[in-house]
Amino acid sequence: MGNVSIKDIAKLTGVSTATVSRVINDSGRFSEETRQKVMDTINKLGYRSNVVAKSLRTRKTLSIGVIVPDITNEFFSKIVLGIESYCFPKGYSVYICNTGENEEKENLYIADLEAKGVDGLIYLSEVGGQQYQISKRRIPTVCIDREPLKKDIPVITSDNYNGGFIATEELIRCGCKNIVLLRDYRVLSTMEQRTQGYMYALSQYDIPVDVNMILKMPIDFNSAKECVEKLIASKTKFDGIFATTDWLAIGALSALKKHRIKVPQEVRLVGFDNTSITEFISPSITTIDQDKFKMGDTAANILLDMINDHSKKHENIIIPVELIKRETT
Amino acid sequence: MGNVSIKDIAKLTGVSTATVSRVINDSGRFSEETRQKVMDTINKLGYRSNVVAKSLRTRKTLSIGVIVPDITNEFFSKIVLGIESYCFPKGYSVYICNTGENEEKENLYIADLEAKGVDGLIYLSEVGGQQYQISKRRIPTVCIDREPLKKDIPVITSDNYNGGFIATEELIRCGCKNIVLLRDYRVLSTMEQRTQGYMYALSQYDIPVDVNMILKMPIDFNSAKECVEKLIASKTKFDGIFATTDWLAIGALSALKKHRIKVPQEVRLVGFDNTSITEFISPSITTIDQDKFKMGDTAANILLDMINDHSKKHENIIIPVELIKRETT
DNA sequence: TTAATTTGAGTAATCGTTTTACCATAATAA
DNA sequence: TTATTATGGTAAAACGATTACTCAAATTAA
Repeated sequence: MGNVSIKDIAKLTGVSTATVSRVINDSGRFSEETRQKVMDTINKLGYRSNVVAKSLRTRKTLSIGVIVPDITNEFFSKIVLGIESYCFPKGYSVYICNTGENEEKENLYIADLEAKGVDGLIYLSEVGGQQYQISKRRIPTVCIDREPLKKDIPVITSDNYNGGFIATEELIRCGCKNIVLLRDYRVLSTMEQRTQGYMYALSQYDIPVDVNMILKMPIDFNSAKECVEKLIASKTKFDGIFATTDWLAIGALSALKKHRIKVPQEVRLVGFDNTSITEFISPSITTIDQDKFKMGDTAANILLDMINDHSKKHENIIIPVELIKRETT
Repeated sequence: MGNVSIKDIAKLTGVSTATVSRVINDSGRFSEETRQKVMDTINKLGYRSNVVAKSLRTRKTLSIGVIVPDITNEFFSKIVLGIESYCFPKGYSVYICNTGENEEKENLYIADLEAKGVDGLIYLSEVGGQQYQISKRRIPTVCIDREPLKKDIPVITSDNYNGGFIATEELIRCGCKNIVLLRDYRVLSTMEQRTQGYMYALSQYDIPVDVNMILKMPIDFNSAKECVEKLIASKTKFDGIFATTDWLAIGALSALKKHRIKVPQEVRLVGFDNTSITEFISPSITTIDQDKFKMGDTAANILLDMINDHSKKHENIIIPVELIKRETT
């Protein structure tokens, strides 16, 4: 039976519930003597605080919600692990919500989490609904990796700009002169920044930017493969590929292999994310590592700060990236 | 302001809170007329039920906890996705807890979840602590993929036995006569069953079981690689490998490649799990697909059943597996 | 010694629901 | 007509904590 309440403790100890509560929370005043007595009965009865009742009174649930497109995606799951690892020791539990990029579902999730009284929210999704929902009740919120429309929400991102730069620079240093950029066709802040970094690197090394070398596509294996095959078929000259996502890189690699183009001898390749598969595929792929765990960890850190001090203003944070050199360069 | 309560609705409508509650929950008696009036004010005031208060009264939180070793592992994340997808439409939210296989941490999680009043628990972990903790308060519990000591807890597993069988059979059909088994050195029910399936297949095709062909090791890439390299060095004759885990298969493949042993011409290889990497690695790996999503989905289904009818007894469930034929056979 | 302050603890309201017990009134049955 | 039974609704007691007020006793200050 887990049904012993503060009342039972009070009665058995011979004090009021108020006193028991004070002892438990170490707030207010009580003597060391009563403290002992109360603690004794608590242990004797195996009392455990009822968090639900406490939440009702204090309006804090010690839980947060994480809105994520798909936990199955390694990038997201690592971020979630970072979040969860930070929250647990502080007593916060995390609800996981997979939206599948579905805006309607996302709104339902938000409503649900609000009703359940979460103390905070972390978004790993760009889906539009958030703006409306966020503003409804002012639950502390942090975004990861994506630009929210509401500018007063802190955002944690990787240093995508620098990532784009060092990826491109790596190719240039390996001697590449004609570098193709593979990117998402959509206008996403992360993509834009990686692209900007690419262009800046080219300019730094006096390589002219050729817009025909910037290939936009849906962000999956097959699209990348097809695009690169078309590129090969078109006889366009290129000796380097910067894929703004590892999956684009893997698709590209597949196309190159199929056409017996040697990597890295004829064409060099750099990806982005350091997805674990890039290490085991052959040839292993040079890529830009994003510190996903730290992104989650940092977001959680900031969120809990906001929860415990609503007035606090937080700035956006940019997490450094790192080049992981492997066989494709 | 999200602070409009049932009382406000009652006052404005000119009825009692009891009536409002009945209308909301569609329980007890009330006239269609009052129903309308109540609903109108609910909409007007944008009332949203306070789940915490409700939970306090009803002793149901509409949330469950999932204890998982590491959400970063694709196998687990897919199961979790299955669980979550099933729960959400039914109004249940899921807490995610990464134990990192740490028993102490696991116990802390359980205590935390109990205190927060979760209605149910799903275990994807075999760590020992669970037995003690589970028995403390009788929270409905389901295990996935692992054998709990308490026999009254329903377990969802893949058909590991059959998986081991068809994997081995595939190798035999491809002409293999000397089939190595790579497995975890620990005694885990899943491993045992896959091994049993392997042995049964051999016996069915009149191939003697050679215990020297059963290699036990820690279950990671490098261990597998080393073991297979040793095997090669020992000049042992073998023409097939059944790796009871995809990561073991990938490690084995790496060793084979290193020693320029042609796959599948000289040695054929089958893995287990259908981890996504097996599809993109070269040569792509034949493997046994476990329907992870369904495992999670099924577990959640059973758990919610148990929650809504504590008396209900549930049997263990075995999810079918499937051979995914690829380039290594 | 007396006044002021500190200390320890109790009382009771409150958080937002659900639910039980009860009470009118209206409809039906006898 | 009177007794019985539905019907629609109310009031109040939970659920298990927290906390603003009290207040007496003990301590300290004057």
